[in-house]
Amino acid sequence: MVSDRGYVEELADVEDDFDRWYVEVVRKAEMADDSPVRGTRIIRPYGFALWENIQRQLDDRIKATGVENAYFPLFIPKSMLEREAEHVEGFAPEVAWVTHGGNKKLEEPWAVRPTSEAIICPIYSRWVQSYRDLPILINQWSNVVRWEERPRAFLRTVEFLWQEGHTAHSSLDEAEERTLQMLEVYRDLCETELAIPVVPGLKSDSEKFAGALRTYTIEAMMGGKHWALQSATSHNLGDHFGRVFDIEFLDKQGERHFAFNTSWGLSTRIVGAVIMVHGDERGLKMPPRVAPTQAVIVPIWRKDNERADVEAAVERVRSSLGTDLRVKVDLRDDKTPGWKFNDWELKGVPVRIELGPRDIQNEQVMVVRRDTGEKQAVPMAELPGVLPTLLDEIQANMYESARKMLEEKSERVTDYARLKERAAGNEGFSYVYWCGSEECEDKVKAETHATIRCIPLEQPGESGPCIVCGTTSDTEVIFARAY
RNA sequence: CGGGGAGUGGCGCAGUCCGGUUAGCGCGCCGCGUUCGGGACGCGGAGGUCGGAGGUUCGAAUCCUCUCUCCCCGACCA
Repeated sequence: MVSDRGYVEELADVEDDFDRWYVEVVRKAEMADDSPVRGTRIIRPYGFALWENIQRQLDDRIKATGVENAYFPLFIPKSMLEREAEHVEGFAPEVAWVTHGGNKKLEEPWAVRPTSEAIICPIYSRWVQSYRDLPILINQWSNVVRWEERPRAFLRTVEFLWQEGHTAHSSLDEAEERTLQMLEVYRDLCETELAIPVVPGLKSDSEKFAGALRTYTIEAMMGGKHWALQSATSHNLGDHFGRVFDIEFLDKQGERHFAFNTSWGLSTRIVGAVIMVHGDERGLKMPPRVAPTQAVIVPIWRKDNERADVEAAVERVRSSLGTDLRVKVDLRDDKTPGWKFNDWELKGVPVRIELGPRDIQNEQVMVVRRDTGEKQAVPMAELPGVLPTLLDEIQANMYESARKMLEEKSERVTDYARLKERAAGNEGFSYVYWCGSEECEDKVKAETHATIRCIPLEQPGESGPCIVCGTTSDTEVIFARAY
């Protein structure tokens, strides 16, 4: 029912109980549903439509850098997965195994891919003999399985969807360049399309990808508890995988070298980020550029004779908007307008267009923004011009709000007690100097549950005492709790 | 994997301690009518065997044993 607030009451309070709010909004907005299989979730059409829009934007950007799509198998023979020692060790606890085919026990078990380096690299080995065969630039859209405890829709599920790019290069410098290039692609995607500001940075050794030389990440700040979410990663694998999977080539001088690899991925987890960064007490708030529905038209009428006029006007308005915008008309006659308003707000549709008898009289529509709640009358004839601009404004405003949150909930901390206080109080990102030792990193983690999210690429260019041991360091890191 | 909580129509819950009529309630759903500018209302109706298995008993949602699942808090993670 509706309370004094004037909107859905059945949603947990976004400030008081953010985790519960998340679970509820995911379900009520029909983003995802529970599944009968432990740890997995069903992505419903509305949630999948968002993913598809993100996918399209990212796919275009990836291809624009010269990468092609391909597809490698879901299964990896045990011996292959085990070739790279650090890699296996890192993933061992979360690998699902196929031990039987039909009624027959397999001679060698197959791993269900937790990521595909171990199946892709051996193939690259076959394709590469000469420096002329490099670079190899391939991406695949796939599902992977990681046997996680504690599933949360989109954020952490046993099976999830993602893209994983895998490249091979003739030099470490070129691999590093590609690693950073893809990190930039992710940053641009998040900030431009999803209105999510991120902090690009390097992972500490303890947080990096199993088997990587270096892992870069973009970290975003979620709403509610201001925890961090690792939103995409890009790894420079050095020649570790080239060596163990024997990706060898002859250079111009006829000398033998191992190839240098990169891999980089962004998953359906990002959908969780969109939900948590932008959502509010009324529900979701979709960034216009990727919103499954950018505007919804709600007809309003009382009597049947009004209905015919209104629905005709609605159709005129809808067709005047063309096909470039994703516009939906809500013709349901078993729901009242008020019910629909709440429903579309819960689903986060950026713009609502109300059209009733009074509007027809005035040759106008009422236009309501989801981000600010602002309502204005717009002459019907002007709507096709106004709407795209309005969507751009909403996109910009949503980015700006998220940026403000990131700024306001980030603090440079020099006092260890303050760091603890901030972690305990869900106060966001703490920027601190760190000496680089794992002991100091672990101590903070053990005492505050905050981890090093990244070493931001943008450094202050000064030095200061390590937050734990006091050793002078010029490395600043972000400590925060993370999903 | 450790600690805590919970499984009862689609959803949210009551009933369980102290076994005993046809297992209730709100929302939702179906039909009809009145409604419709911020989650409308009336009347009529459908739908559960109480997570699962076993046991105790004349009788089990309720007691006992085993088991599965989900949620929250910790250890590990895109």
